[in-house]
Amino acid sequence: MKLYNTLARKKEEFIPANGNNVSMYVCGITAYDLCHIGHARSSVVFDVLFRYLRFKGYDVTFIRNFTDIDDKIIKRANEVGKDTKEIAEQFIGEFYVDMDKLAVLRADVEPKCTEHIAEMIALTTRLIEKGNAYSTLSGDVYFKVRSFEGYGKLSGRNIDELESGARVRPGDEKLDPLDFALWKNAKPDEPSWESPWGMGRPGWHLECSAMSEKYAPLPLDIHGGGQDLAFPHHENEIAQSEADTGKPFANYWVHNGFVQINSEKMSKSIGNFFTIRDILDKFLPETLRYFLLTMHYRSPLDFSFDALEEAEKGIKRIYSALAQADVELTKSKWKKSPFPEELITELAEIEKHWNEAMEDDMNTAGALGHVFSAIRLAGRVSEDKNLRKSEGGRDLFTRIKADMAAWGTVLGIFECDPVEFLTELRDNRAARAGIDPAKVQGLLDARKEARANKDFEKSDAIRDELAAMNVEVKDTPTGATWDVQ
RNA sequence: GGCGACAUAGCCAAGUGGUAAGGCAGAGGUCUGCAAAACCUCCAUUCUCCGGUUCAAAUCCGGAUGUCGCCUCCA
Repeated sequence: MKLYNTLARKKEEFIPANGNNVSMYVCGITAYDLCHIGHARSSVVFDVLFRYLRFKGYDVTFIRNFTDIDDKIIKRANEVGKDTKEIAEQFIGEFYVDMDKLAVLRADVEPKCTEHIAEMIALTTRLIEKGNAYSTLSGDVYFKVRSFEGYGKLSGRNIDELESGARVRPGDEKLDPLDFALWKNAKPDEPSWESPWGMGRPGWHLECSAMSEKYAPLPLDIHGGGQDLAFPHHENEIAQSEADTGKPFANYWVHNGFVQINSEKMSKSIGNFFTIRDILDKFLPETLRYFLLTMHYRSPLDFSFDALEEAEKGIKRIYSALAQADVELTKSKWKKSPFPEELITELAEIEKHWNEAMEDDMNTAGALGHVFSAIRLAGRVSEDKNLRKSEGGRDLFTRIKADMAAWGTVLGIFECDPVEFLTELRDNRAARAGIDPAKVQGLLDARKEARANKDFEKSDAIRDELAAMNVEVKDTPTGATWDVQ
């Protein structure tokens, strides 16, 4: 497949360094608060990449870390009077609650920063020995940015330009304003660990280098994260790891685009952010996941509840088609009537296009477009009285269902029973619209009786009453069903 | 100020050299007691604008305009 490599600034053919084995490291969350939609996007994007690589037959080692010690966690812990470990554990738990709902798979290795202090100290020691880092009198250790030749290659930054913009804080003991902390000496009331430089704690960038080296042979095949991590976080990781090992750190750098609100970056400092919980109070998790996949992973994605409702219509239509295919397939007798070859060809084309879209830098938006082509094809066959009863029709429905199952496994959607999903979706929408399902059912029963008596005037009056409640009635051969308008 | 991304129909959105996927909304039709769903048909001679390269450009190059991001914690 092709992947856009931030390092090369273009799409490149993805070739793993070790044959069938693929290593993938993605920067996970800092556990100090509930996850927002941006976390959802990043998690879902790399989950699909993980799933797709496995689908293609690679033996993937997926590493996603948790940052469980950091300024923000300390701040939060102080605010609520807990220790940092409690805070981190609490929000790692909340992360799993959200991610399980969104069908984000667990990574193979989910290392925590505080469980790798020894590795980080060892790495820092090596960097000092190699002349890439230095300790200060107060017990900080800094990475000497100018000692690493490739600094800036990932984010396209020039070291001298960075220098001119770098801020110098009072009291800094850095030899150069660009230098960044590997180890911070302990301040009072902060968690700290023993080190050759005294009590202290690791700098943020260090954990990813130390844990990557521990859990995968370098170079990593894929290193991912949100776009904003490219600089300085990933740039610093490269400096640390490459200075240490002399090997390239990662071959393919994959960065997902941001979630925006009204075309503006969603961020805590602006205050325009939604947590995953905010969304799941109103919408099904699969609606959110589907929505996130309707845009290419590198594009900015503008979030709104209106856009989510539109996505909901899309996923509803797909599940409706799956339900219809199930209905068709309940038949026990199939006719040996002729079946047009071009419909088979059309499905084969759709399968090919789906594949091409995913191969081309994981284009889930394009792939979903082809999903609709497949369900429209199924719809056309089920509409034709002869075709839907033929063995050819049966085979086509069966094949489309198999395709949808395979695609669904990769995308992490369409995996529910269609009828159950549609019922769940309807109840979800009803709850959002403030509709009482019991009341609807009562009116539906009354309408059924009126219809049995051929009292269509009353029947239609009830339909109007339901319509006024934003409920639409559908008459089917097996009775009336309802949905939210 | 430095670096970078993006600009496609009413809206959302694929598409990196070969003549504009898909979804939503809208119009007409089939079906239906009436509806709904589903299906069929229609809905961008054109991709922000101006130049250039090419037999051929939404796609490549230059410029303009606009929007956004990174350069500080951030997915």
